[in-house]
Amino acid sequence: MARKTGSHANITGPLVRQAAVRLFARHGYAAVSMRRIAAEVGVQAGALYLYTPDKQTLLFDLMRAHLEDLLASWEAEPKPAGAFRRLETFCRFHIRYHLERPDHVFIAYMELRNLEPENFAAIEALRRRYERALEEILEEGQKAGLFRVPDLRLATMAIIAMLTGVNTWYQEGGRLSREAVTGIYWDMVRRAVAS
Amino acid sequence: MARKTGSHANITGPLVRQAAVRLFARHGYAAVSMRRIAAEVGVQAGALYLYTPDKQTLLFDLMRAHLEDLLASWEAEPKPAGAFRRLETFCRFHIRYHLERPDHVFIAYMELRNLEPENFAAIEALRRRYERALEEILEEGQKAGLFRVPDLRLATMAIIAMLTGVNTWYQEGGRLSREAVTGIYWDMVRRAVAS
DNA sequence: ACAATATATGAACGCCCGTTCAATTGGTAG
DNA sequence: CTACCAATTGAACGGGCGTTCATATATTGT
Repeated sequence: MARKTGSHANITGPLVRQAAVRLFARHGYAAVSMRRIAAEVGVQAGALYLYTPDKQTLLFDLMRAHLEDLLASWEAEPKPAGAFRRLETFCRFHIRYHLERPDHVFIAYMELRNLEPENFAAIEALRRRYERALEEILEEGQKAGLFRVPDLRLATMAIIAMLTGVNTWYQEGGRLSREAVTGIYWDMVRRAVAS
Repeated sequence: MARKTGSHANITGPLVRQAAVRLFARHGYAAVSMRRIAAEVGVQAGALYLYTPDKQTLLFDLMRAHLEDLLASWEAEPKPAGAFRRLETFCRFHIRYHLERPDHVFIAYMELRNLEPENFAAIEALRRRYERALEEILEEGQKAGLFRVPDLRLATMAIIAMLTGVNTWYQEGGRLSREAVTGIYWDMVRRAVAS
């Protein structure tokens, strides 16, 4: 059969991306075959090439879409005045956004080494833009005398690593709610940078 | 030829592990073939099976050896009195130890999903023992009234994620020396937990 | 010198890989 | 009703995979 539904819109493309995200996150890019992605979607392997030119581009497009969505979501976030409130907004946004997309986050961090050089460079550029957003908040707080940060770049990397780390252990229905975890992490970040 | 040197000791085993560590870290377990490891060592693929029963066990043994060495090294570290000095010792040890073995660290974090369930459980148990070492320091400082940590487990995970994060960006000969980086990170950790 | 043993080869096994493409299917437009 | 076109199949391509094993060679112990 050429179509799975009688409806007008073809939905195979999105299904392919969904399946690829789930499988890449679970087993790794190199360990997942095009045939397995196709099986998950319910088509033959050849059909995937209607939606991506090759496997590498499929991975790259997933990572780029994730990071572009991350940047757009951050830019859409309301920005309160004052470095403390801005930093709090960033911390809460970062944890919330990342906990909502654990598979995408996992791929974006783990599959960098499977990107061809030019794709890698493009992804790294997007990541740097996001890091820069945090760095600017720290810089603002530093200049206002609210923060005492010995090195802007290091503090940026330290905070992002700490916040992203939640993804490695957080489990839905665990001891603490997302809200509780977020509050505790924000408290640690605040004390680490406050002057 | 059956041996590469006329010497008494056979060194192929260690060479296999070295090559596997480098290649697994660079390209990922699933993307590296036994033939490629063998080529790196300078033998045929079949010879690898004199040193490991299979590829999965090779990965597991590398990860277990890394974590056992990490634990042994930490236990061998001199332990000063007082929670602050102990925490400082841990932070400095962690960054130093991890920066010295970037490939092993990378594998131990990235290849967990390629372990069979029982191997995964064994590695996780070792990692928990290491995390527990930090947690005990935080608990001691908490009880002594030196630290104010809202949640011991979260603070443990946050600090380890932050410290390990150095491995993702640190480059030898970069803007800051290891010593400078370590000092700055210790300062952030200290302020995050001090009461 | 010789047997025993450790080390390594190289071919072979069955299997899965990413990708291509002629042929087919089924919905849509005129 | 028919012509068209997007979507999909299924087979095929060359190649690499992990692992095994009979065979060969180099070193060791006597």
